[in-house]
Amino acid sequence: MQSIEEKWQKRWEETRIFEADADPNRPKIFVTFPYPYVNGDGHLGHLYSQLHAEFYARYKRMKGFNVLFPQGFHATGQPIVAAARRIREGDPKYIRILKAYGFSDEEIPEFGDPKKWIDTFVARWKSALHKMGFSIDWRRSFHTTELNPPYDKFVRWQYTKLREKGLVVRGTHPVVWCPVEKIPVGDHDRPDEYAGIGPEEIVVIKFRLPDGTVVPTGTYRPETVYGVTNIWINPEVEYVVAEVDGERWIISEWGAKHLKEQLHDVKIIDRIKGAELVGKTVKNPVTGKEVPILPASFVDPDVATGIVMSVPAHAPYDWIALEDLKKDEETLKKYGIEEIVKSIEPISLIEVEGYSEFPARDAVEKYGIKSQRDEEALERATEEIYKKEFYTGKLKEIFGEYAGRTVQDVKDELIERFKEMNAATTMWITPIPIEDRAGHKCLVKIVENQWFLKYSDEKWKEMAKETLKTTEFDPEPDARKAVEHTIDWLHDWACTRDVRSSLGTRLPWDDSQYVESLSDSTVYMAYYTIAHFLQNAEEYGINVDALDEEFFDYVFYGKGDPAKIAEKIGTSREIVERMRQEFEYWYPVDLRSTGKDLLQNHVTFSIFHHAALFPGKHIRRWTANGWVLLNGQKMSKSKGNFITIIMAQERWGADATRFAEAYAGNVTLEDANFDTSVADAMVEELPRWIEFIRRWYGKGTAEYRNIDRWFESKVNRIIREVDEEYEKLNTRNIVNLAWFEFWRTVKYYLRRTGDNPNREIFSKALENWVKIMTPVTPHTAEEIWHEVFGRDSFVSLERFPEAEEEKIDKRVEQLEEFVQRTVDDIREVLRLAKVEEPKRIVIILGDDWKYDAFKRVKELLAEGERNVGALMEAIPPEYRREVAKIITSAVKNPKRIPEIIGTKEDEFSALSEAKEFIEREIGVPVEVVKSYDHPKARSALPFKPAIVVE
RNA sequence: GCGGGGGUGGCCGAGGGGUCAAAGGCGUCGGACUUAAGAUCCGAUGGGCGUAGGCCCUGCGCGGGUUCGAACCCCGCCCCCCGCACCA
Repeated sequence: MQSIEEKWQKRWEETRIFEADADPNRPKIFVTFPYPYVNGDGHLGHLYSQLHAEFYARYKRMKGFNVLFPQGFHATGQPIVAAARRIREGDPKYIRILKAYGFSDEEIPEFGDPKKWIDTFVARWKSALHKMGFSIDWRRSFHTTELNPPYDKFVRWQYTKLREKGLVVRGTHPVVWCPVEKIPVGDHDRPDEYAGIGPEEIVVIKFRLPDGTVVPTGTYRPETVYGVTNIWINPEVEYVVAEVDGERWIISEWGAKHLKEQLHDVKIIDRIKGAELVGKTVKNPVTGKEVPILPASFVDPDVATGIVMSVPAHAPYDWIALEDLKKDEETLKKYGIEEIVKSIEPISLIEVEGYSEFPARDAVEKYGIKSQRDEEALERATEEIYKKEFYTGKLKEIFGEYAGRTVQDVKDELIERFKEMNAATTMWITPIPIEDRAGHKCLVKIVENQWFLKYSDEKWKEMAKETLKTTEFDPEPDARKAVEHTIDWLHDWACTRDVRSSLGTRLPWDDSQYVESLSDSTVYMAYYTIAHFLQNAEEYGINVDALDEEFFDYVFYGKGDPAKIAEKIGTSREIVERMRQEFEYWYPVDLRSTGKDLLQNHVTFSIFHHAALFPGKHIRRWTANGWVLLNGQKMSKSKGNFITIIMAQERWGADATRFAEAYAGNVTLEDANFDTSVADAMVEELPRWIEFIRRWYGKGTAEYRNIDRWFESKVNRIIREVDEEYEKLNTRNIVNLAWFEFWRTVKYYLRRTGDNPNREIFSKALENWVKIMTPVTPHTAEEIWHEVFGRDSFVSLERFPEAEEEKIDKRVEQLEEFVQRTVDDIREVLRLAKVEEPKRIVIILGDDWKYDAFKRVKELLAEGERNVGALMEAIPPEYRREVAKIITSAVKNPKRIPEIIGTKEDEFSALSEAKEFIEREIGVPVEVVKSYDHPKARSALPFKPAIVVE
């Protein structure tokens, strides 16, 4: 099979049948899949979404459309740069990854260069997709970042335009920062255990010593300032005395450094040991209450200000620290604080269902916490209390005007108010101390040369929403709801990154910043329309350096003089005009297939950017899908159940893999399931399919029978339905119909005709069968098309069959169902009748009056009649008793009566024609009669003949 | 907590008021074919009853409700997955 696949891939490539150019005389379809990030191979999950685009492209091509399906690759961002650096540093983990890909020891050092990653994995992706039989126009392929100058120019143009429209604005932004290297520290620049930890904003409450010196305490829970009984300081730590924005503060040294990086004016003037402050009193700036400073070992000088406030009623840490201290006579004596400590009473602030007035105590007991060193349990307890109190707790009277509300509700208001009172400020920290990979301690810096996409802009939001009205989503409405919600909720997005830690396109007006990776991927589908010219610039004499705003303005907006532009960039006016035509013709995208995870970011961004840059040309249809499970399990490298596209191709070949992916699910946001047993089975089934068709193509009789009409009806029905499913991209339904249902129909037809199909009808059906399977299994289809049918054309370019509506005949199908049902009934009767050796079976049709009577009953039921008496009117009086039961049950469930009541004649001829078939099936001679002298004969009904075994 | 999706038979999955003991696939069992195995074809596959094609019970996460009738509609609850951002 693999060699057959290779053969067709080569033929498609040589004949360039998937290369598409603008052709104003033909309707077009433009299909895309998000460009994948090239730091590794694609897997079954990528392939699943990608195949939606591929199936659609192939289907539409067979529907007569001029179809463009291009594919680019994404290299913007940090992971590749970070991986390259790790290879340079000899990181064994990264070397292992590359070894697992099969790269040699000699080649691995080359991966120290990010470009090597890009080149290698772009090539691997392309090869994988090629081997999967994708109908991609590879001339238009490209990768991102300034390593690809023409694309780089395109992104710069895009940002120039956005800035002109006021949609890119300057702002500040907190980042995790290495103060030694003076560089932001992203996930990829840290040891793995620190990945995913970002800056968090905390509130600093400004307690004050009698002389006004600020003793700042950091907290996530500023609302609990009402319940502070004391503040904690670490007696062993040396703090600094600093002038902060004109006030005198005592703070940990690390805290002071943070503030300095966060746009505060900080001057260190002195140092002071924590112990010196123990026993002193500070004033709560919110309540005005005086509280003592007490010693606690759990206070970490590297977190926030290095001083915390104590709310024992609601914070497990504080509760246990106070307990510890009360028992610690030595310390109490040392600082002379026995009296103070023993008099401390927790203050209850928040009422929480299921907890006492001191939830912290409850949690400490529940988790069995013995001392402030039980850190793990304390963390869990804290989290539990925090969540409960935050979402469900009610503030008590002590909160005055805020009483009765929830923390969630009032938190922001409180913070604002505390700030206005100069009782608090805010500060950014990392929740735990972080180091970069060089071992430098990181802090949070607020960077000022940061640029934002102004997604908060109301007008922009409106424009984005407006385009939704003419955008389709699959699945509807789930995907649409997700996007709508995101548009409402999205605020400004930091869209640039420091060039020292990333890869991308530089902002046209700020060389130090790259456009961030999600932000350079919003309208690039437009680039595909001209990519074959720009990516092969020499061929067209295009000088890439000269591609400027004017050029792109012409291509995308039709502004300017093509002749002048042509001269400037070194090519002909014709080429420049052709680029404009390509864009005009292809844009917008008709279908974009994506993963559900991108709905809340990439998809929404793209909608925003299209609204701003290409008004009226937004993407017409988005289709989103869930993850792909592997045999019901999440795929993961560590579990060892991870299948890349390349691995799948090697194991099953393209068509079997494509089939199993199609079978994995329909269009929904639920997870799909790739079943390896389906792929395994298809490896056997596809060659068998070829042989089956070879055996039957052109065989059969010229006779035209009722059963041939049935077959035509079924086949055309399948074609009609599969056509709809292709349009909807319900791939599982496609395969269910075009494969399983078709097989069943074909097999039954052969059995029914005693292996004597109608030649013309059957052969035509086989051709159509191959066609409707072509998008899913194109290689096998081409093979049959050429080698079995002897055609010269590509089936990939053949017209998708049109269902012949006039041949779809429900009545004919129902009569065949009648035959099947009769066979089933005979089987059942034979099983139960216990006749030793049945000699013959007599099938007796119902009396004539029953057909008319049932028809009348059916009509009345359809009109809504539910009165048994009224229905009985339709039955001749002498028979009423006989059918009373069935009428009663029909009233309860009208569908008990067959959908169509045919004529006795139809039923008679259907059974008569099927006589031989029935005999073959049950192995007993059969007689079909219109009436018979036997007690059973009376039980015959329309659609249900009486059966007598003799 | 918020937003989105979901919980159906041994497994994967359709179905979104009556034709539903629930399509289709996989698996399992029985039969045909075969020297045999495999493949293929046919049949069965919740439980019980039935010398007549049928009947009864249980059943679509849990508990209520609406309805002549609920897997499907409504209310409450439990559980699972994804996102909650500057990361691709």
